[in-house]
Amino acid sequence: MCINPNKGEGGGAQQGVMIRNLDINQVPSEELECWSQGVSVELVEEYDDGNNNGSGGPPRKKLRLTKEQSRLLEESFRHNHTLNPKQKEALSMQLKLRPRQVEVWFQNRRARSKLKQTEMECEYLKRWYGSLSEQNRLLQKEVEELRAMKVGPAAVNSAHSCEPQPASAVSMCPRCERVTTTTPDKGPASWATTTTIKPTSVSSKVQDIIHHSRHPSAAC
DNA sequence: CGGAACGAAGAGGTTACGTCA
DNA sequence: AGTGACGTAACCTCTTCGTTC
Repeated sequence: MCINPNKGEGGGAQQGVMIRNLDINQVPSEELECWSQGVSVELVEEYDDGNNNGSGGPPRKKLRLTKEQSRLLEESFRHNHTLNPKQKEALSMQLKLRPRQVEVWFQNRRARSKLKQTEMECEYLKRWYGSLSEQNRLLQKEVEELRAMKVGPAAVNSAHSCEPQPASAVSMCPRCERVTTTTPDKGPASWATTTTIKPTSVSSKVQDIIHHSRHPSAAC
């Protein structure tokens, strides 16, 4: 009986029990050809490799990649996050795994990578939020102080330079993270050098989020 | 022993591409 | 040549469930 290991195995793990009675860690060479043609074989009897559950029942069905297999897969992943069919076939031969298993491993690995990246971005955004909150708090404080002083036309001190500047003239480039000052009569000034937070390992996606959160109508 | 975490694998959806009428 | 329907492969996301700690 041969079962297509690719799509349509069907029924999830419940129905897959019969299929996964195999220890897919070990692929006898004579079966490789069968698997590569999209078929499997009845191997239940052959896979009592000491990995039993000790209850006298069927052997463990869950594949556990060996350290060497994992190492090679990781190494391959470092070079390329996706495999072309030739690479997949070669790797599966080298690892004595089915191409489908190599494919699934890469899929899961990509998903884990993405998850990790997303978590990093989440952390970054949290810190960003904290930083902005603190800046906001300081600015509110300055506004309160200036209001208390009643100094006439609105002017704020830069949080970084302490030099009074017209309140409406302070802005920040979301891309390069630099503060710019403009005056109504002189037009836009060149980007100043005051830097607050400089993203290092965040994706452009996150930077875009930050960008648009600060400049909803920005087109730069 | 129960539960959380991890990871292999299945299911279903999306997209890109080739083929054919 | 352009186009829509169809099949297929590759990939992604979500989920399940065996295993380990």
